[in-house]
Amino acid sequence: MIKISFPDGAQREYASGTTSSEIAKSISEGLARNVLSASVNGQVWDISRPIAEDATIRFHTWNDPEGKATFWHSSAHLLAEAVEALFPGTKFGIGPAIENGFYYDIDLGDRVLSSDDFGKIEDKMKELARQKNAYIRSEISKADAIAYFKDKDDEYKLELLEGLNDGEITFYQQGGFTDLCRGPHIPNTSSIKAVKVLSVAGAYWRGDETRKQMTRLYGITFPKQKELTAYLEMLEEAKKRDHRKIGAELEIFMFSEKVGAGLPIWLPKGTALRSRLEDFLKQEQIKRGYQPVITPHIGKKELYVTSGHYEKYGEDSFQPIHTPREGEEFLLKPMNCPHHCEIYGHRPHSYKELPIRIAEFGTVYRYEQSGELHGLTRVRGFTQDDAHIFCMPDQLKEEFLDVLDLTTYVLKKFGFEDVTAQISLRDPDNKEKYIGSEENWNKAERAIIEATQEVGLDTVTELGEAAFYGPKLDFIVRDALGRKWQLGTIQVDYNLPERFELEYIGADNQPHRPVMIHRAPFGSMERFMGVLIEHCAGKFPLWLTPDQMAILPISDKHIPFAKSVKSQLAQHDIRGYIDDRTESIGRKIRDTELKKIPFMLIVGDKEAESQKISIRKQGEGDQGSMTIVEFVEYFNNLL
RNA sequence: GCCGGCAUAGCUCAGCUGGCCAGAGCAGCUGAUUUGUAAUCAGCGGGUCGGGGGUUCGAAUCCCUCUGCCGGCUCCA
Repeated sequence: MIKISFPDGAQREYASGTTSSEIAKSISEGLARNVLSASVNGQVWDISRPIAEDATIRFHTWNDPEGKATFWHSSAHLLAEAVEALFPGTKFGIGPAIENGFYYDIDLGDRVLSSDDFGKIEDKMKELARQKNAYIRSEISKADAIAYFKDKDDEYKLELLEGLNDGEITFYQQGGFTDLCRGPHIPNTSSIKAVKVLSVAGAYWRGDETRKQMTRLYGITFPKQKELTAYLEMLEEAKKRDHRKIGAELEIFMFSEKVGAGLPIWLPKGTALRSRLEDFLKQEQIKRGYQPVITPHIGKKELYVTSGHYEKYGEDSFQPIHTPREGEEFLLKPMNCPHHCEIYGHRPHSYKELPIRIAEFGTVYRYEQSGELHGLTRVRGFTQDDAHIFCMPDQLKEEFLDVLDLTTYVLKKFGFEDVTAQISLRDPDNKEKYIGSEENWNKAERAIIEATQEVGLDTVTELGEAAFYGPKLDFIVRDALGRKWQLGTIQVDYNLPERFELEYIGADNQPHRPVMIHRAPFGSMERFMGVLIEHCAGKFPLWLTPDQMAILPISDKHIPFAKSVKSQLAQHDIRGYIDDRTESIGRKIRDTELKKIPFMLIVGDKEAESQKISIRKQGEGDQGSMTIVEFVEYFNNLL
């Protein structure tokens, strides 16, 4: 007999060799029907795999990430089976589950797949799924595995096999398709009811741009058709909210082929939005002791040689600008920190002055590969809500905690309630990529970990994601559609102060080296605006939106009353405009609705006579009439 | 940068396999209408079919190239 422990602490005894499926069944038929995989002693297993020893067990269904991953990974195999059936001779790379669905990298030889082929592949997948083929696990010797794929002439699988040890190789087979795979898989194909091939794109074999580009097919599957429909609706909604579309419609920003790719141009409405964003943060920062500065958009090459950025990014940057006579070399400012280090270093500092917090909405320019550019979220010129805090080592934690507090405060202000953070540390196997001493790195990494634990921030840790000069904490928000976006960042840096030989005079009258914190709660104004547009679908918070209301006169003769309403509201800091076109009221309402202006104030004979205004709320319709005083109060309560 | 796709009026799009002066709706302009909660009516103007080169008797349509955009990959101080 073996002893099985459950997550709730319960224990039960089963015969040795019992499977997770049988254990689930012993608990309830319903569970047995829904379980897709199970963690056995922390490893995700097929539920048909016999358990030979005492174990802890956790069942995975569609409702948890491991269950979905198992389902989608099995779907990737189904996709591969369909592709092999339709296009014999296809070679296969890897086919993992991803956050939403799965993909499979395939090599079709000279054949080019297009979206026209998706329907055919989907039909084949559904046909194969209905056959209720079991996913059969088998352990295989390395020699046999190699022989199998040599016979198939699949160099990709052979290369994968090179990295595996004899004795740990498993195959999975369903229907006519056999794959090298660690597993686990769902019991059989029949639970895959809804299938969609989403897109096709090129992807380098093993992510290496020097290697062959394969065809990557993305797909998603669900146990129920209804869930697929809902997912596709969500994708539609995301398309509607695309900040590139809304940004153009609401005249927030534009791009110009002549100005250049990746160089956003802020239009008046967008500038109004951005200025409010900046003012909000500026005020909050002044409360917290930040000192605003302004630095130039270019700097001498030596500045970036000193900072180490030139060595690290020089080749991959916009190349230096040369002065015509003197032959000096300037770089477009790719970050603000070297300038701020110079500000710190321009005169001696006493420990009594620290921390010194230097803030700047600094516009920076970075070369991004042309294929990387994407709306406002990936650009070549952008403005960071940057600041650098210079402090003593024993002030680091307190400063870090204040920045954490500021960042979460800022994100919440914009309705991002679901905030997590990623701690990016060094790659332990590749430490030569980074500059600075082991001791300083350890200190910096520890500071981040401790501070996030202290405030109870939900974090994930990624090795190898640190900046070259220090570890990072990146904030990740989930928007209204549940999509993740990386926004603000905090970085601890012992290295730049050293490179710029920054000092302060301590209580002991000796020079000491300050620690530096880089931080940007929004990240960049461009990216933040892009994410905010998608989050709120262009319906900005009332305090932020460029026009809070539009006054719609019923006819031209009501314009004088409209003007008086406008000026009265302006006295209460309610901003907007009068739609004085000679158009029907229906037309004015429609146009205002489409511009997503929060309030429409309709004024005609009735209103002029009673000195009231009729209120219509965007997306909600007529709200009845009220006096201006009543409206101001109502409005202010919504701010 | 790489793979694949796309580029026709300010916007959304039609124009099949090369062949009558390149079209529509919306927007714009002009005029009429003075309007009560999501489009008043009529008329008019507007495109070197992304740029350049080529094939052809003839190119928006085929080929090459550049630019930009889209989906990915790689990259992201």
